[in-house]
Amino acid sequence: MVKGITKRSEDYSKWYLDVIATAKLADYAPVKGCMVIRPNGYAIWERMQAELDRMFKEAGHVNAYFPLLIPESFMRKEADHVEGFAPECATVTHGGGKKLDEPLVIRPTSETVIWSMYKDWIQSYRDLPILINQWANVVRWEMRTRLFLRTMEFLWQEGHTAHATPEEGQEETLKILNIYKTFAEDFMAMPVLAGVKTEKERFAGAKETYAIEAMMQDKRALQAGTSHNLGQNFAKAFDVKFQDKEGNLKYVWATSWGVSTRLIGGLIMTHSDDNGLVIPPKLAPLQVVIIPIWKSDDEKSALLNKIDSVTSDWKGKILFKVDDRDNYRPGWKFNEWEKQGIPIRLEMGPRDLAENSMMLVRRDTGEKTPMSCDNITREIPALLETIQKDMFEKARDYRDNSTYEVDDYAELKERLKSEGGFYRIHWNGKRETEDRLQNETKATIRVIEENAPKESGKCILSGEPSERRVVIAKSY
RNA sequence: CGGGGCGUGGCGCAGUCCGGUAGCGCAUCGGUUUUGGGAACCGAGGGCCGUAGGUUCGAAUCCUAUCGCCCCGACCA
Repeated sequence: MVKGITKRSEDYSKWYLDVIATAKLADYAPVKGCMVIRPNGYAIWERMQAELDRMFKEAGHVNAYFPLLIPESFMRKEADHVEGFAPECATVTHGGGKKLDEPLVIRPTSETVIWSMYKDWIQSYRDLPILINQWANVVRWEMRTRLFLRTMEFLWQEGHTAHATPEEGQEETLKILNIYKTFAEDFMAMPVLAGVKTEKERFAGAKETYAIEAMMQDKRALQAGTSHNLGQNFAKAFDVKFQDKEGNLKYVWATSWGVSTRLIGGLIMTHSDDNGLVIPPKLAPLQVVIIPIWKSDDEKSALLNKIDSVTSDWKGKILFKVDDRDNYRPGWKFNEWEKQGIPIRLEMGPRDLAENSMMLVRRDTGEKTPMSCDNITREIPALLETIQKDMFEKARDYRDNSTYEVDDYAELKERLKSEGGFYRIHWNGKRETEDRLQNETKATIRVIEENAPKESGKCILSGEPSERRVVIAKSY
């Protein structure tokens, strides 16, 4: 029925790209690894930004903007940071036709510029905490790219906070992790596992990295957001000290955290189907599309009049659009909006008009039900809630049904290969074991869940004792 | 960086083996009839065949070089 979209079962990767193309979310740019975010894709990002920005502000954060170009020497100030990012930095060596005295790095992340400024802004405990977020683009010279999931340039938000105590830093790190989890689950309808990363997976320069991990429909994991407790690493690298109440000079405690346009990739791979994009109502740039179906001009004006009166008080409550274009036929329009993932479609033709009803079609289930025009204004908001909830539950059930506990290494290897999914296993906590796991299975430790119950067991590789299970999976 | 594939109207492709001056589908433009799941018919516009050399009377096609892109792996949000 749907032309131009490869089935998920045939080629998942192709399907993903087809969904993006048919929904007009993004296009390849002239430069390899870069993408153009088209209006349909950007509209989703704007919805995400709006909600996240609100949540950050409610938690006391403010927005600022720091520059794109960073002196190369700044990147070298924190040892782990430079080691982690140097290989993927793009560097500006010339300006105005002249070679620069010092090359400028195009930010891959902004810790270093921001901390160079925090040094000037922080003197006293009274200056703390600093809770700043910025919406920005960053560039990382990736070897291999995929639309939304990994592009050379991407859009994100990066929060950078400074605190007087390690406790406050830790509290902030977890507060943000929780905001990310709430956003992913309540708005994206994308269930996530939240917890701490292993040392191997930790952000370059962080003391501890926390993350949310989601399962895509091919049962691979997607790291959807990270929140880092930076300890005093950056404060020491940039010499940022403050005087406490007792007059002692101390280094400040820091966090940084971010989510990116990768979330759009996660949204697509969590909910979309073989007919194209499916967007959860809370992030849909358009929640309801109304398609009048007419033959004569008289019918058209009668329908539009009725639709006007039905939707008269929708503005500000429901994001809707009446598709009354006369150069496209109804069937074409149905298909067009379906591919774009609009949650609800209302069809109204002369027959419906005579019965004072509309045909309502859910994008997520494809279910069609006639609905009286008298009830529709009341029913739609409730239905949008229902769709949002159903989408989350469907995704959660899918993940839970593909999450297993395994204690036998041979079985684990076999199942990772044949069926994929998330596996909760015992691990001895050692880096070398983790490396071996990755080499032999291609899977990585995604997260050590904060609320994982204590359970004594044996490491699945080494047989050494373990106190709790960790989640492993193949990832994007 | 390894493996695979591909560069031909806006998009998707055929033509390449076996050289003879470019074609199909979709899209676009005009017209008529249509309109409850991607409309039909008639007509029209649009391409130095990725680039640069070479062979030849003649190259999309053969040879050489080169550039680029996509997909799969290793690294990463």
